[in-house]
Amino acid sequence: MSLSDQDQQSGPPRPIHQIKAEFFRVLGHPARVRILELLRDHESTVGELQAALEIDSSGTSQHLAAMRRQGLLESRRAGTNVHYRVRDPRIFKLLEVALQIISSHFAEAQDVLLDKEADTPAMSRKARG
Amino acid sequence: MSLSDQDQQSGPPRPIHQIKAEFFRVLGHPARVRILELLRDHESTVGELQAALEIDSSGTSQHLAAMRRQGLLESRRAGTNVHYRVRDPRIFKLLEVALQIISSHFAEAQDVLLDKEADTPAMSRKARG
DNA sequence: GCGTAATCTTAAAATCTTTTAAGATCTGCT
DNA sequence: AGCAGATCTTAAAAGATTTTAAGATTACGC
Repeated sequence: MSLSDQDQQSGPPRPIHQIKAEFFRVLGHPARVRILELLRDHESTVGELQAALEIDSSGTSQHLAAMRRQGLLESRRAGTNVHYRVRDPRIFKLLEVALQIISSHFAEAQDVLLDKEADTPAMSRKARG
Repeated sequence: MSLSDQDQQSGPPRPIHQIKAEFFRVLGHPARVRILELLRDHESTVGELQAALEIDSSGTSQHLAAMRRQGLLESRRAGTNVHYRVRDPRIFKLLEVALQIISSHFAEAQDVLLDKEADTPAMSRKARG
């Protein structure tokens, strides 16, 4: 290993947008979002996650590995089990903001659908201030 | 095409984790992250984005369409150009939190590389040379 | 050491996304 | 109407990710 690389492993210097994209991409799978939520307030073993997700050992391991590579998770071995936990709780803030954005988009979409029928000229379902 | 731009088709009820995953997945491409940042404080036309990104018309349109489908962007036509803008500024908060997480992960990784003995987490990055 | 449970790795097949290239549309102009 | 510029759509090829299935490791108790 070389001395002063700024990356984890010496590789081609990736542009910042690609690093961000890779970060988001690792969140782009339902099982992985689910794993993060299962790890919200305590660590869990692979077996526990596997049971909750209802996917097999291989799949679970691969999702966990992807998130560990990305720096989202870390693991600790205790006997024959491995416990995973999230590394940075700010990831939950991220999930929360995402949910807010998604929810309000849903709400707006619903307004559009409901407005088609409403005929009171000034307001629809959601009274504005 | 039918009525207006994007409606929520009544399809199979997708589980929430999948909706979240799809949301993150649309952020999982460098060009799309880049587009969002280009749209941070003003809208832009497709042509402007295309020039900044150095990708062709087709690619640009497709990325824009993906983000519009996801509800991230909206568009307005002015003559022969189409202007895009972000729909919900909270998306920038998301990008910001992501960057914080990524940065501190980088900082930690560097700590591990640079020092094994000193462990003041706040000052380690440029403390020794 | 051997057997067993837990986790990880690998490789091929299946699936999904991105790129590339060509053409279609839509708008304003003359 | 016909033309030109801007944007959008589509389809096929290339590339990446996910799933599936099988085998490899690792740690523990006997």
